[in-house]
Amino acid sequence: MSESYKEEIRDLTLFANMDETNFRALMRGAYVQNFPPRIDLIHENEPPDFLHVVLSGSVDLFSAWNGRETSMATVRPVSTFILAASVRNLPYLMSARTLEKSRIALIPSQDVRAVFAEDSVFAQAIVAELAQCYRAVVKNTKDLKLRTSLERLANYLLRQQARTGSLEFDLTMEKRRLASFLGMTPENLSRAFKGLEPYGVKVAQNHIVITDLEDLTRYAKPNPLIDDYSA
Amino acid sequence: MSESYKEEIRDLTLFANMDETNFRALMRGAYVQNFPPRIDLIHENEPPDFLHVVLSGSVDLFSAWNGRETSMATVRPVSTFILAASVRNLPYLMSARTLEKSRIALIPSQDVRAVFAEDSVFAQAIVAELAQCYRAVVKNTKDLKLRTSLERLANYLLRQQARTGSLEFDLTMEKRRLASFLGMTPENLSRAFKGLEPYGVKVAQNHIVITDLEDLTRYAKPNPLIDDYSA
DNA sequence: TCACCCGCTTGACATTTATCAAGTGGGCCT
DNA sequence: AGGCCCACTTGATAAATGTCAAGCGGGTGA
Repeated sequence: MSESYKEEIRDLTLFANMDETNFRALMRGAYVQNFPPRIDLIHENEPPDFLHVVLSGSVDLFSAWNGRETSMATVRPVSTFILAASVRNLPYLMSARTLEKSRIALIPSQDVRAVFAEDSVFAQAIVAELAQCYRAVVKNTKDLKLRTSLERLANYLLRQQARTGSLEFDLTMEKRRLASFLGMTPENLSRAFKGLEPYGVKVAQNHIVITDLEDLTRYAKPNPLIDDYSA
Repeated sequence: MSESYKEEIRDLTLFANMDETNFRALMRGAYVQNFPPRIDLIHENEPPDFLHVVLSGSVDLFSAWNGRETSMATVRPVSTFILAASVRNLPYLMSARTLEKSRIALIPSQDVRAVFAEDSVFAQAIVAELAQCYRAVVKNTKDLKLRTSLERLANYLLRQQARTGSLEFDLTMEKRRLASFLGMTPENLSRAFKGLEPYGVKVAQNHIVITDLEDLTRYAKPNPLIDDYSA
């Protein structure tokens, strides 16, 4: 693996403070691969052979049951996914596919577990990461159970607004996948966008303009215990 | 704290293998308290002062937003809750209240974080526990997004069937809270029970009898990646 | 024993969400 | 330029779920 990739990975909080020898041990068995769009990386129920790190592009985590499918999360650079399955050595609960052309680092799970048992700094970083992931999923569950689809969309738009720091932005994913992520059908998402017009949301293709942030906020009632993904 | 409580706590996988000195350090600041039913233990958004251990009774984890409330999970002896908030020192995402008369051990979060930084065996146990919690919430999200309320109830009953190992059992919580846990209204739960009659489910008060396990299973299509809470 | 409380059930109805089918329109290839 | 593909939109309709109000019935306490 090239040194520049190693540095990118090393900069992740998960790996930033661990012992250099151990980090090298992790990198020894790791390799980087380029994938075209819409390629399946892993499938739920498979054993967790590798911890994945998205270096560029983006990856959709999704899950299926009884012919239905739902998008669970999107992973963007630079971050890891399926850490929980890797450290517990339990089958993946979600499948993953590239959304666009993506560069992914693959670190053998066995090495992760071995180093994790040795390096207490790494173990602490894993604790921090897992706790973060856990809290993110809890927030997502609250979003799903406590809000209607219109409210979920409104708060999603407010989060994008906060993330970009701008009242205008482009959606970062296809609308059909946004619909799935928000737990609704594409048809419903279309209508939901219409339903937010009275609150100052203008939609043209993938471009969103929030013309009345106060009004939208009053409707959406965002709450850090649901919408602040950083805490 | 009495030695018998300490032993109960020590037997939890989270504490079972850690260094005895460190365990004693954790127990030094800890204390046990008895609570009557329906008492609020913690409230979401508060700082995580204590890691809680349910020694007897049961505790409901729930969350509220905009006047609505939903039950997120039930904690039964002997297990801990709000570990993620404790180790990250971030505000609780959920509130907790006793369901019945309960005995709870309270371990200062500060001590948990201090010992966790010292004791790598403890850190590893925390990783295992957090990964487990994370996977449980992911499964719950899949249940919510991929299934109808009738399917969720059917699979819930099958899980209870598997847990008790019997075709007859009593519901372990009030129906209204079961409804909230499953993401529906109490009225809807009533109708859902009726809706499962054709598949061999008989309900009298809190007592459930499954008269046709095959038929119910065929309808529910249980899946270990959603319904097996142990993996 | 009786009356009350409270959780549950039931029915009627409203709302939300999904489904199906038919457009619309932008992007892209030839 | 023409035509096709595909995501998205729109409308009509159905299904799922929630709301409101009334009634039932077991348990509790006077």
